[in-house]
Amino acid sequence: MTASPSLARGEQTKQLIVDTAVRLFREQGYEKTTMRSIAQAAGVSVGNAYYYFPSKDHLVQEFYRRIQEQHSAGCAEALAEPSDLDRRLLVALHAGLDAMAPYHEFAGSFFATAATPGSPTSPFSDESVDARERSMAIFRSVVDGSTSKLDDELRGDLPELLWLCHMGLTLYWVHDTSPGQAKSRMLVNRAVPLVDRLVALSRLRVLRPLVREALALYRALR
Amino acid sequence: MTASPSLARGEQTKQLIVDTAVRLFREQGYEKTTMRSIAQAAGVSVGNAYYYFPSKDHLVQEFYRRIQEQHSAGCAEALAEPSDLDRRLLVALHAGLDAMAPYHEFAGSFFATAATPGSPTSPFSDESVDARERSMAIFRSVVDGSTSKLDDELRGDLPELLWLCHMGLTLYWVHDTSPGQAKSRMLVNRAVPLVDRLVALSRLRVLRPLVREALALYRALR
DNA sequence: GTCTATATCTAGATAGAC
DNA sequence: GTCTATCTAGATATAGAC
Repeated sequence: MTASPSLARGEQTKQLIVDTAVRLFREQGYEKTTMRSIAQAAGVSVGNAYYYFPSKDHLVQEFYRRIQEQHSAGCAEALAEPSDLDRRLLVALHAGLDAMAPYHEFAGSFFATAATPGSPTSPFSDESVDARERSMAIFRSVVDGSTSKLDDELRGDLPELLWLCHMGLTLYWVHDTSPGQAKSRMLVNRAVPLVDRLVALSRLRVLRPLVREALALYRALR
Repeated sequence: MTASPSLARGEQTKQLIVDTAVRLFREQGYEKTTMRSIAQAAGVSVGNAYYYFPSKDHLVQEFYRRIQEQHSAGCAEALAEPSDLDRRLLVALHAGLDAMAPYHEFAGSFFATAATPGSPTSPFSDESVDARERSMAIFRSVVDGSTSKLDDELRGDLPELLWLCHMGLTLYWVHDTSPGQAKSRMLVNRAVPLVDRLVALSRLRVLRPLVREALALYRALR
């Protein structure tokens, strides 16, 4: 039990490998970044890289974690003060796009493995439970700090539903080839008011049973 | 220009490779079925297989095409006669699940490449334009043969929107680990009435502007 | 426990000979 | 059109140094 101020040697190496991998992913994309090149650029052996990371996929997870951190940091300030639901959602979703933007060119190849059900990089996998929790926390904050009137039944599930919207947006963004992903931005700008109005309308008598059934179904399926 | 009754020799080889590949995909899944094993089982060389199919992905596309045919055939009869929209949609979506059911075990790995934006197996790629058209035709038939009252503006886009629902269902199904994919069936059974009611309600005065804006947004984004 | 080096395997993909 | 040989890259195994 040494109270050393710096990280343990193993942890340092691990960090070095991750940093190198993330840098190369960013510079060259997923496929072009081989385990050999990561090891070489980090000045370690291939075996050592595999000693710390069971597969290339596991390195990608670290990549996601950092984007996730960017996302949280990018909207923390704007979400600190209470505001309208639509304002907050707009901020959270745009911050998400901002965090991913530098990687759009390569996002496709990352996404492929992430979308695979069994993959450790899937946002629904056990391995990504931490990243998922942190990501959902953003949308919990979106709802909790909202000054808008909300249906009590909806309120409990809303953070998770908005997180799913964020996942859906990501899915669209990955396939969005418009310059600067302008279409994704437009989707956010125009869909958020729609969601806001829908949430407001959900309290109407005609829509109430429909909303209740939809929520019940959602709970049964997740 | 020979008017030979049988296929040209090249076409025969191509068929042989496809048939073998599809059979092995079905028996062993995507990853376990290597180009080598396909070639060996078909009695040709690896190089020959690559002569006809530029990549393994292109062989997968043929696999999809056959599932798609199953889907169309599986609901053609039930859709021949006019009926209610919800009845038709239910039939079409369950037929889709039926067609995919035998492959659920392996669906994940297929799905990974299909979800990749650049991939030729993506349902949105140029290469799959044929399969996509055939698949959408099912939902066009769902709408066209419907006896339910439909908003005129919605009617034009509805087939495409329902096809997107089918894609969404597929996405859920791939990740559905419940026994016999019971949850996906439940999703269909309970979501279809919801969709039906939503379509009916879309003609209400309070919802009209919302529906119009949603449709306009959809058209701007596709 | 941390790390290297090397050899080897597997599988997608390609080149060039025939 | 077809084959064999070869390349690349992810992944594993092993043996050993510290």
